[in-house]
Amino acid sequence: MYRKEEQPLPPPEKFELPFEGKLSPNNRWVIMAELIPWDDFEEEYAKLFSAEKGAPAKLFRMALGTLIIKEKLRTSDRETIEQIRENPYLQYFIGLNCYQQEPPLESSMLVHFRKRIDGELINKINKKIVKREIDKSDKEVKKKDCLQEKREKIKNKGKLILDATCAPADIKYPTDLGILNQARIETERIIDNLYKPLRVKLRKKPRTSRIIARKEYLKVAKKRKVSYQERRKAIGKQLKYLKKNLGNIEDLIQAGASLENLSKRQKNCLETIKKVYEQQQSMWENNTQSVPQRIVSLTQPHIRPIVRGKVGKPIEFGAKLSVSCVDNYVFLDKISWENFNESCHLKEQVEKYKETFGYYPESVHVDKVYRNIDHRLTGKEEGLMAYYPLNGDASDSTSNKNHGTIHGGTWTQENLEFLEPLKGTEKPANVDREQNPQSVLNFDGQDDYIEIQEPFENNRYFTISLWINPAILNSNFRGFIGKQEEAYRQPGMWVGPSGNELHYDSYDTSGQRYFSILNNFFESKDKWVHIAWVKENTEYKIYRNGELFAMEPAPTNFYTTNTNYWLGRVDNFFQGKITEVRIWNKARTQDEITQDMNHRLTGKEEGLMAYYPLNGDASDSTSNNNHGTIHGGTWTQENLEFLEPLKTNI
DNA sequence: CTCCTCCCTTATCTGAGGGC
DNA sequence: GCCCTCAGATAAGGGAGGAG
Repeated sequence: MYRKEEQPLPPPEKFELPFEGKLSPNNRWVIMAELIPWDDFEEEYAKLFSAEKGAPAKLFRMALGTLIIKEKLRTSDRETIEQIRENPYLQYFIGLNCYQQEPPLESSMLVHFRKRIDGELINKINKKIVKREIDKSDKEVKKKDCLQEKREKIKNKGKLILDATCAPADIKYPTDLGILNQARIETERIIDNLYKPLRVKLRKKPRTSRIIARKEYLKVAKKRKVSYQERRKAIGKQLKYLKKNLGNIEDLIQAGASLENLSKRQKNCLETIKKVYEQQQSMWENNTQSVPQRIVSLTQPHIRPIVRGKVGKPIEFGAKLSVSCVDNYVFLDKISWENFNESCHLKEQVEKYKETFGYYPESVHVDKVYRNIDHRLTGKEEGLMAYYPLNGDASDSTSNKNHGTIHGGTWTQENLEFLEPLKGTEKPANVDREQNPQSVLNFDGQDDYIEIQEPFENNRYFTISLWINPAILNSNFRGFIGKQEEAYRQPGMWVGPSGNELHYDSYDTSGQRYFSILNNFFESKDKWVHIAWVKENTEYKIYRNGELFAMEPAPTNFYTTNTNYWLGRVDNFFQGKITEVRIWNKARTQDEITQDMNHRLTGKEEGLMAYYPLNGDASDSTSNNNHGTIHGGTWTQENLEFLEPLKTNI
């Protein structure tokens, strides 16, 4: 139950103190209490509680106030309560109307407050506070001169600073070997617990070899310098013990052991350990260092390694957050345990700025990463990276001078439309996409296709990527790349017959089939989507618009012939548009894919075996000259928003 | 039946001690 | 001098049970 205070809170001067005296209205807590819109969010908070039953909940002002005090004083939960007990100003801040000796709440309540008042609500409150202050200052301006008139003139105002950082979690630096060892120890404890009630029935306890396993772990963990092979061997051994233990746990459950004998923590831990085993096993088998959603802490499995370009500390563990700063007000835009790509948020943040303030910022200040395509190619500048005057007037050099002197670094001026394809420090070629449509080939779904020579260089690795725009979904399988004529299919992809699916298929050299149907891959018909299919050892990765969509098992060697290969057709025909078909002889990383998906290539990139821009013809732009033969199909002129035209000066 | 308080458990860090 | 283990300290979370 949530019971609202009947009486409105008296002003600070009326706060009852044990001795003579008043609270000062100039005290920082009194001032801060005035800034916070307590009442505006009380209703939202009250909704969390049942209407009638139960003891009345602590008031919203007390909950939020206590959390603010804790963060402001940087104290522990318990110390915060002590502080509140001793300080009448703090008691006023959390909404009491007279001083009391007893603590008004118990420290473990902060645990509940944190759950009730989440980041989203804090963000809302923050925005409200800023809006209030801005409205206040706007009113003052209005008194001086007519604001209405001024507002209309203002198109760009203020400075928007965007950056991302990491809030490190309190965990010890994780190593693969350490995690596996910890997981092994935990499984041993679980086995002990599960075995206990079955002692009479089973007689024999499953063997865990824990002493030997520990010795083997210590042998490597204690060493100062460990060679790659040694570590790999040690990890392999721990994996074996862990596998055995997990098997034993399954057997115990089969024999009648109940998971009820485990604590909630242990149950969760067991699930985590199973995942850890899978991840580590696949990394060990494939000799790779990375795996999606990699677990680095058994007790806090949501923590991910956050890779940041910091010297000396390239990887941090904790939540990643992106922050924007406007006129000294700071907003938390996104916080996530997963490693997101902040560069995607630039345009979004600029639009949000306009929503909040009614105009675009005069300047946007961001890191190098936000220029998500070409920073690798130039990368000469240090410090501040980009300047976008968003009024479309790129030739205005006065503001350039102003800001340039303040911040140093190199300023470039860009049009908002070119946020993505920004080119180093040089001015972007003045290309207006509206006026420069590009040719795109349309396939009719009946008999149109392109034939090329089989493009794979080896039968172990590939990256196939292309942009497609299906004209029809959920009717039949419609293959758009691949080949089916010999004994088995060569690697191929289809639009599926239902559920907006993407279907891929491949075989290994002995005829074992490796395929999958990925549901809800396509958002809708007539919409461009970028697909990248990567084969890395025994793993397929499918990326949609640069984001990892699925990981599936792949054959060691895939079946391919030395004959030919098709675009727009497999065993049936594709209806829609295709452009930018690329086939590489290696497994490209996600970074490489996202960096190159939005612009044309030169054809000289390393590992590029065949490249069909399909911009007017089916020629192969690589030196392999594997030119395609077009069977049917019509060319249309399109404004491809996702694809920056090739610039001749590169 | 719900919410709070009290007490306990769990997770992590720190520094002493000691082996290599 | 490095890096382990161990014990102790600190902090937050969990859960039983009582109050409303």
